[in-house]
Amino acid sequence: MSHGHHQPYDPYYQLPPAAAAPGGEWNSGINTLFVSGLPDDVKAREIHNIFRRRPGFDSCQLKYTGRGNQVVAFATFFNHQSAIAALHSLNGVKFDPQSGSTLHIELARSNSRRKRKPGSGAYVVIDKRTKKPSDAHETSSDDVESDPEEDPEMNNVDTAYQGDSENAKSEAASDPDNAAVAVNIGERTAEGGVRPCSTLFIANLGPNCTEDELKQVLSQYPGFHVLKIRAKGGMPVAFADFEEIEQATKVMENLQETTLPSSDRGGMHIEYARSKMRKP
DNA sequence: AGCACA
Repeated sequence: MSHGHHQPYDPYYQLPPAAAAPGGEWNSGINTLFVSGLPDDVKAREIHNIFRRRPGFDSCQLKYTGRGNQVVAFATFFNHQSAIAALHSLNGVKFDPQSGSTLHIELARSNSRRKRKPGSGAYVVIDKRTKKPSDAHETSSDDVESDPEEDPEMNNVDTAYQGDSENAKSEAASDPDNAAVAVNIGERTAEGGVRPCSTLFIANLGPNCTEDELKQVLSQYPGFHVLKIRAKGGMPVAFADFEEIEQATKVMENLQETTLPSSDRGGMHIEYARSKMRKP
C-alpha cells in the first residue's frame, strides 16, 4: 500500500477509471443476488438448479413475500466476483418459455445472514404468505429454516419494491419485451479457480485477439503490470499480472463476460490464475 | 473448458 497506483512507464496507459469504471461496482463485499421475475409457482428446487452449477455458489432461498403471489429468491456465493459473474450470465434469461417470465437479477442490498449449515440443505423456503387452504403444500419441498435470524432480506425485498416497483411487481405477466430474450439457462460463466491471485487467467478470447488489443483495455486499470498471450490448441489465452490481488479482482469483476472488438464469440472468461506470474 | 513463464 506504499505506492498506491502510480503510473508506470506504459505507452498504452490511458486514464485511471477507478471512479468512472464501466458498470462501476466499486462498492461491495456483497455476495448475494436478489432474484425477481419469478412465476408464482416456482419451486425452491428450481432456483437451486439454476444457481448450483455457477462457480462459487453457496446456497439460495426462495421467499414468498406476502405481496400477492409474488415470490423472490436470494442466491449466495462464496465471494463477490462469483456473484457478479452469475448475475451477468443469468440476468434477463428466460425462466419459463411457456409464461415468458424472465429472470431479473441484481446484487442484494445486504448479504444473506443465513450461514451455510454444511450438510444441511443448499436451499431454503421462507413463507411470509397468509395461508390459504388451496395452496398450503408449496413450501414443503425440503428443509425449512426455523432460525429467527433467517430474515434479513425483508429489508431488501421492501427496498427493491420501493425503488423499482415496476421491476419487482409483476413483470412475469406484464412485460411484452420479455419475448425478445432468448438465452440458454445452461450456459456458464466461469471464474473457476476460486482462490484469489494477483494474476488473472483470461480465456474465450477469440482467434484474432492481439496482445495489444487486450493490453489497451487492461492498462486502464490501476495496478496493471504485464500481459502475456499464449496460444493453446488454436485458442489464445492470456495472463494479466497486477500489483495487488484486489486490483486484479476489480478488473475481473469489471471485464467479466465483456466482449472485445476482435471477438467472434462470447465475452471474456476471466479467472484468477492458478499461480502468480513470474517476476519480470 | 482452455492456466505459462521460472
